[in-house]
Amino acid sequence: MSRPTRTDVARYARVSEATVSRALSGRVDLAITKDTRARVLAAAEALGYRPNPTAQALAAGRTQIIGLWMCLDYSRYRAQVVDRMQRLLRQSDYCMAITDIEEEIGQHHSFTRASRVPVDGLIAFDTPTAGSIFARDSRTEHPCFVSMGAYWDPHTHFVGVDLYAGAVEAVEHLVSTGRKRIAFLHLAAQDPGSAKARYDAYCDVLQQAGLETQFILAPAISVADAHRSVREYLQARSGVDAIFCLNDDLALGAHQAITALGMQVGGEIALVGCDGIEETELLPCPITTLRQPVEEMCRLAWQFLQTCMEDPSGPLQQRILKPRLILRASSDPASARQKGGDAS
Amino acid sequence: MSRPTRTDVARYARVSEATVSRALSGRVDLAITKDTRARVLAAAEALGYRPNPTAQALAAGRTQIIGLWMCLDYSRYRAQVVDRMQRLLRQSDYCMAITDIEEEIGQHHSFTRASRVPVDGLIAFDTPTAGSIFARDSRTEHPCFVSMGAYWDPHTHFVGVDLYAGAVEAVEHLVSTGRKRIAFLHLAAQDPGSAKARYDAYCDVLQQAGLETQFILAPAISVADAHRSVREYLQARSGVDAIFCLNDDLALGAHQAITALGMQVGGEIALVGCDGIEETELLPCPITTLRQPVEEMCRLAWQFLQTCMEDPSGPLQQRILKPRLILRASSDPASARQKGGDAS
DNA sequence: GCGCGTTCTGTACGCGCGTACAGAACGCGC
DNA sequence: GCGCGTTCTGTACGCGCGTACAGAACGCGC
Repeated sequence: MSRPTRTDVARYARVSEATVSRALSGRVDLAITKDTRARVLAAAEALGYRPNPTAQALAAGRTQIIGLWMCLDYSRYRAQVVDRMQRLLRQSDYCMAITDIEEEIGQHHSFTRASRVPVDGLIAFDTPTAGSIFARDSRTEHPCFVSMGAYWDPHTHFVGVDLYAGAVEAVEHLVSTGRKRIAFLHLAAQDPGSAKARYDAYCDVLQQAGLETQFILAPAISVADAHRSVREYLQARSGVDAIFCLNDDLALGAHQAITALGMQVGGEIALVGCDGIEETELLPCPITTLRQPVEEMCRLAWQFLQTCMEDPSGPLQQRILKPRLILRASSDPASARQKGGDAS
Repeated sequence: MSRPTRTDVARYARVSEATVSRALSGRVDLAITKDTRARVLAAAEALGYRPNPTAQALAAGRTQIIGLWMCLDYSRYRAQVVDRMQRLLRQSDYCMAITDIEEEIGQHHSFTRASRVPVDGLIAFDTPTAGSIFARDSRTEHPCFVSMGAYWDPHTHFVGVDLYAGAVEAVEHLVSTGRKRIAFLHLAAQDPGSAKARYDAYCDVLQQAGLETQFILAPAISVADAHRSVREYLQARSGVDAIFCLNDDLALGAHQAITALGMQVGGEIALVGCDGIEETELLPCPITTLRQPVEEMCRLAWQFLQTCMEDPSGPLQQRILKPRLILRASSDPASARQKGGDAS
């Protein structure tokens, strides 16, 4: 009454178990007569047989599963990465298992204990602690590991984005268009890792330009939180003529707040976001943003991981990509003059 | 140079392999002297040994992994479910592997082929096709399966939400507060499954009340899309005094559009969303919404799955929960009179 | 010291597969 | 019909673990 195994199929088809494996392997280089193969396939079909992936993995020494470790939260940017990564892996006949990992690592204080899913390799995306914990545990942790996104670690394979350079370009753009009182909209708590580079860039550029810094703090990453924080800030003091936002979700909230206060985005107040999610383009006044190189980041991470799986003792692979500043009407006078201007 | 196995630990600690397994099992009911256990633990530590989860799974006949199949998209509601489910599973010493599944099923036309991750059980959340495909393949598919969310199938264990009843209550609320020209904001394409119940409820209640239906179509689920669609719709025609939204993301966009047009949410135009995401509460004018019973849905789904794993031939378990209408200032005069009124 | 129950440890096997290797079957030319 | 190369199939084992069962070691009372 239990699930049929190779033994059952072999008996039913009157062949050996090895022949069953050969017939079902899908490999064309294995010699097998048409008739035998057909008999095995018919038997498997009749019995409802499916190979046991666990046994296959143990025998073959690999699972064809790649783990994707990330935080699953409310962000279109992350959804883009999941989708892109999944397509890449499928093309190579791998399957992807996502684990919402940060809290797990915190609970278990160890890398592989955080997830029992047997993987051939791991990609961690935007996880502050995974990289350093893997580096610490690497002697006893077997799977190949590539870190991707915002949190650089010197000891792991890594595909990152130069958030600092991107942010410098974005803030310099605001300065170059004549903005003098540029506020930085970021988070009251958490996420110091990815925020740090953008924070530093903001401070450095403003100091360079002889301008004063000012900060608007949102309690969490959400359109609504950003809306409220920006509205209250702008109501309390006047003179802000630009807002640089930690990410696009916050920028959307800022856009909403500015509009609600009867001001014009790109007019009284310029606005720049980060990450390049689609929504920034669809507003009546499209928002200038730093687009993340999602496509290339995923492609490189998978390439690094494949290289590592072929030769785990190979050299350290690291690559830093640059985000691309997409000028739009929310900050760029030239874009604003064109209808719905978008320089992408 | 390869990963150490139980054999290496046994040799190092000068005990048998069975003793190694016993010492590392963590089970207190197995007899083992303190000294032996300490020697094994020391050996494992020295060699950096970790049990191979694939081999453990094959020997024990279970993986302690539960698969969560869902669409990963831009929705706080889904993130809530992931988080809640993960906590529940961890409490029972299970590990969760998420697969972004819809497209996979479409590609492979079969249930287990869609994912190689060896699971003891599967929970599908808001996946239109997973349930019916599992029902079709159930003869040959072994893992226990529970479907959860919007897409009911008569043949699988299921925890659902009565979207129709909830939506009826929401629309009747609008009618009862005197709204006469109630529009339904939904999607131009896709997602007929979850939208259908709310669409039906809207039409039925309006017909019952002798009111005319009217529809605003957003191209996709996003705040920005909803903003644009609602703005254009309201600019083109006047007289709309309420909008019932397919979900809260669309409601946020509608809120934004109404405000941008200089009208007052809860005043000229009442607004009701669906799902109960946090953002709806944080706006200057909080939005009435149908809160999904996330907590109870996850708890029941896990309970059903555990029952099924204990006895796969047990009776069909199905349960329909009701969403809860949270009255707020966007539609409810009583809430509006209280400061930031929220009946939750 | 001996007997007996209890606690501990080792031997042996099974989980379901992939695959190396050996040998059987086949085809072909003479 | 025979020899030889090629194609096909079966035997046998290993992957790394959990655990049943047997037997060894131990402790205790007499």
